[in-house]
Amino acid sequence: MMPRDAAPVLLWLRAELRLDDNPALAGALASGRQVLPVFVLDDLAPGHWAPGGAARWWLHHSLAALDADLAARGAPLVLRRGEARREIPRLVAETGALEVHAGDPTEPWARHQMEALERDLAGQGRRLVLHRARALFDPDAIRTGTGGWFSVFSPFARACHARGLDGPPCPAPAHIPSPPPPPSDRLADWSLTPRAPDWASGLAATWRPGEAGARAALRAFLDASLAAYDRRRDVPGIVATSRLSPHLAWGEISPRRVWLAASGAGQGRGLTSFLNELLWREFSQYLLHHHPHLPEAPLRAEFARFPWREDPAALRAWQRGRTGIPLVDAGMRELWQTGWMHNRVRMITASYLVKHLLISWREGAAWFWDTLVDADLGSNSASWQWVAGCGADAAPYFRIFNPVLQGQKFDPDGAYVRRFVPELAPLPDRFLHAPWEAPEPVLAAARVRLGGTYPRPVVLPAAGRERALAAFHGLDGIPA
DNA sequence: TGAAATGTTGGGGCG
DNA sequence: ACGCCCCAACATTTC
Repeated sequence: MMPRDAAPVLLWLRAELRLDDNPALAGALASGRQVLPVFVLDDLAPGHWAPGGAARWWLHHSLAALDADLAARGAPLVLRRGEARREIPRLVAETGALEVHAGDPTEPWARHQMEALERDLAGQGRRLVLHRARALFDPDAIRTGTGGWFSVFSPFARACHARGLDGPPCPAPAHIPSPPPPPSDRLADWSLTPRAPDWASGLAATWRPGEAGARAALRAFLDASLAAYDRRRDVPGIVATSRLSPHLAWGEISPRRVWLAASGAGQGRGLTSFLNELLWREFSQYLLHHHPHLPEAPLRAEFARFPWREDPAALRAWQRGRTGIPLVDAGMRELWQTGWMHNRVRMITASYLVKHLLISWREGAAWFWDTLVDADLGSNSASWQWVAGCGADAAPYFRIFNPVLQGQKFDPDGAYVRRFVPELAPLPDRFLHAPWEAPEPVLAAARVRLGGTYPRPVVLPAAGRERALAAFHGLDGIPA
């Protein structure tokens, strides 16, 4: 064991894979000791939400980028795999570290893990120091006038604006003094990227994981899209959203940095609208913080007895983009191919699963969890509950998206559907979003055979709407 | 961050 | 010239 005055501190990086504006890193450096950055892949124990397939692909590349960024500042990145509650104390013992600095956990399972670890470390005379690194605001500090928790977005957002950001960002250090590292796993041995089959080529063509990629995405968004964000963000066929969600989910960029950069670059409706989206992300984290069962149980208790349908064939058709509804299929295929889906289309595909197919939002959440590169437990859970109508500030049961009308409204030239459902591309705009309404000669001219080259609708929009209204009727407003 | 049904109004075709 | 009807356009209500 090394002498106490030379002992280092651990920087335990979890979902804040960045050096810029990282309060955990700043806290570790402020100790005045050498800093050893570590990452623990804790995906072996059952019982928590381990990263899904797409997220693991992202994690691999983000860790590779982080390793290079740390090396440029003279620091290693130590990789370990196993239960964090065992691996962190083990690393503490190996290095003689006095303190462990980490970002504060938002997931309920991670909070329990942290509390146990804090006790364990305290038993060894070591300190666990948590820093808020993922949220803009302390969730315990945003309260209603009567001291309660917000359950409606608008007043929550007002309270956030009123509070304001707390302090300037902390820039990345030029140098990170670090001790000789203990043994590390090799990233390649974790097999986070797919081999056979390699389904990740579409992801690699779409994304640049890592802190530099996050900064580039932010810059590109501010330059090209912020000014007209409020008008263009709902059009899935163009690149008009920030596409920062996976970078934010892994903490490759801090929400504070995004907030400040946008505020400095924009104004008016475009800016207001974008900051609101950041606050929706904040609201989701806030809800998860105050409602730990959000991923499993409906916030509105009466929904616990809703008779969701079991329909494996329909679920699979939805997952694979074979529902026969062009806009729904385009969205689900974008997700499958790129690990991401445009936000408006997320609402439409989710609404189709929950309302038209009457399949539980938890099935949808599980699929998104496995296929999204930006999978985040708070956002995923809160958003699915919102669509299903059982969440906070939720869409009422009778608010049912018509995927044909949504297509005509937000994808009028069919650019989005044609990109992801190419077998329908030759159809004229008029029938692109509802091919079952096209006359036979029009289908023939476009070489579309319904039930052949493209499926007939699993459930037609009008019929699904009627069925959903009947199913949800009486549940609304009636306490369990 | 909805859609559909229903109600209202006003212009224009037409007997 | 007038009343009637149709219907588009918009507003309101309902689910």
